[in-house]
Amino acid sequence: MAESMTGLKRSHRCTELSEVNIGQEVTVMGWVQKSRNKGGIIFVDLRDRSGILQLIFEESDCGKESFAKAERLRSEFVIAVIGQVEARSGASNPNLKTGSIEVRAKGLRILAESETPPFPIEENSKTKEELRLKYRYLDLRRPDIQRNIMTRSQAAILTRAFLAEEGFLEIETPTLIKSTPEGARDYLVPSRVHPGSFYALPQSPQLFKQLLMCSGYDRYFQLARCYRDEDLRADRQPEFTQIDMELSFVNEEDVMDVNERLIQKLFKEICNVDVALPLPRLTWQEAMDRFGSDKPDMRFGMELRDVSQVVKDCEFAVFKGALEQGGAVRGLCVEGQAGMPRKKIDALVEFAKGYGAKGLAYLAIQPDGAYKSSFAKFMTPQQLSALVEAMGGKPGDLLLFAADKKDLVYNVLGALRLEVARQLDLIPEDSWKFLWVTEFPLLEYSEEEDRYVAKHHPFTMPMDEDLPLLDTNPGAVRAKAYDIVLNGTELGGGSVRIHQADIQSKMLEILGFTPERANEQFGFLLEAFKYGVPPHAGLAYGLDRGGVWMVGADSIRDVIAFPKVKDASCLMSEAPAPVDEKQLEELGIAVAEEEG
RNA sequence: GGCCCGGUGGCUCAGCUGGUUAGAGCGCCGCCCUGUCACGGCGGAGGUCGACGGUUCGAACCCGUUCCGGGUCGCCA
Repeated sequence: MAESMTGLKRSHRCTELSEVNIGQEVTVMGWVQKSRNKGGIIFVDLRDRSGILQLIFEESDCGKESFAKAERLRSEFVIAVIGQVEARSGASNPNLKTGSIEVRAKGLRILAESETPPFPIEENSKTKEELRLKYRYLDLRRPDIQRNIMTRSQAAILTRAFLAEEGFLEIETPTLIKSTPEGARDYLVPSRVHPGSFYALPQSPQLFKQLLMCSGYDRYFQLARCYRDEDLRADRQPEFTQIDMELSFVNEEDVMDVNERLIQKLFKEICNVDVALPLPRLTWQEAMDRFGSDKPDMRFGMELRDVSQVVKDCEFAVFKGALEQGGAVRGLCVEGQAGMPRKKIDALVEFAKGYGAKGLAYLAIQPDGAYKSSFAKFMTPQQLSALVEAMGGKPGDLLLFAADKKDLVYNVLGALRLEVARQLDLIPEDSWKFLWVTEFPLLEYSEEEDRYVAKHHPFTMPMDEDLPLLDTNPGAVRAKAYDIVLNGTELGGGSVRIHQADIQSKMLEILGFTPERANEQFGFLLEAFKYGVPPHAGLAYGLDRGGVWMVGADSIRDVIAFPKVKDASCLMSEAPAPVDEKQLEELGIAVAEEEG
């Protein structure tokens, strides 16, 4: 039978008590982690979000009634105890923060009973994700998840304090907005008042924050929930939180400056990691050339080398063919792995194929200097040694090569570099390699749509020196865009925005917008820009992704209180779910019969 | 949409090449125990092996389909 807490007031959380409090009468409340009944004496581990406190029940202290109640306590019962803090007369427990004290109960109330939970509420759960998510409210009681959620809260609070100090205003933007077909799929929300019309949930507050700049709120930020209807990953949820900001009268240097100081503060205060400023920078081109990735993991070396020039005259059809079609040949030098078994190499080839490679060429430099290679017979000894030299290969090393279209080669070797490093355990655990990647391409050619699409978004400013190329070679134009990267994860990204009407029109034209369509989709923004738009720039972080690094989690689900599973459903609430006919009718929506 | 991994008492797992009645640890229930903290002792309950179909004298195990979860490619301006 549940009792009320009338007349009781919690005086401390469990681990707020220490030897300082010995002798005091306190009132503690929480969940029963564990009860150890020794017969005439009962020990109870009481848990709350702060940790564990041992309670001790003896009939001579707490009376017959409370002792009888204490005998009934089971895991996850919610109790309130009035008692006295005392030093332990038995052995202390060094594993507990409160291990040298205990509370001798004078009175006990059972505030709520509990069924036996479906899985143990304990740290380092081995329970299947599926079950944890179905009972997420229980999973959230586990100490490690509670720490994650509390750390995330700390990050949010610190961010607000820092940005407020820097003169930013926190302003909310709508989450029922107009759909824009560019970019990720939108989640749509039907309008009852306008049958056949839909709102979209924002993929980001992009247009609204730019309008706030037009309106003169020269530094804005928001912890903004964003929505993308795309397939999930270990680091991707359909709804996620951005630390979103925009600044007026600034250039990219200003944005990077305030943000690297924010990063420095967060990682110092939360993880006690010292981030040296300024953060290193790589241009996008250099990042791709050296690491095959626009979010390079710089905790280890094994950089890519371009050997296109070295092999251009060889007779190896794979290399030759790739180069003749304007592609590239690049390689990785895996130190000390010349003896890698054929089976393992084959597995790497399969891995590369997963990224679209047709294969991998390899060359092992035996300890005696001899070559063992899949393609040696197509090359002269001079060509081979030139290749080995270009790769920086030493006896004992394994060289891996990909030859294909340039983008594909980057992609394959970028992924392969990470995979090999993981397999060989080359990635140091306690390393924090932040960097900015700058000078992204403005545009990207979409084969599927047969046109240029914006790599960042259509409002990104081209680099000044590349402006003339907009007419002649749009694909070569670089943008005033920057991403912030940590250990191979894109934490955030942003850009200087276009605030000149002529450049914006040109951009929209290149992206294939007719003036009518541009007007239909972003008319309000273009219109606003006619009335005095300040130069502005911004950036947005994935708070969830940053949180993963701060708490050392494996998955983004471990830093989100109520995450969704791979098919974007919620195992606990069972969203999404069908709705009744009446709701559909009101919205003017007919649902197609399922096929089959 | 493709590929890979997994699903066996409440939890975590074992279960060989298909062969009697499917096991273990933890948890749970009962009794005992006044210094435990991975408490201990004694006793006990609990499983349509994700589902459906097939092969077989015989299926947790083999085959097919399907459901659920995870990872990943595509996708994510």
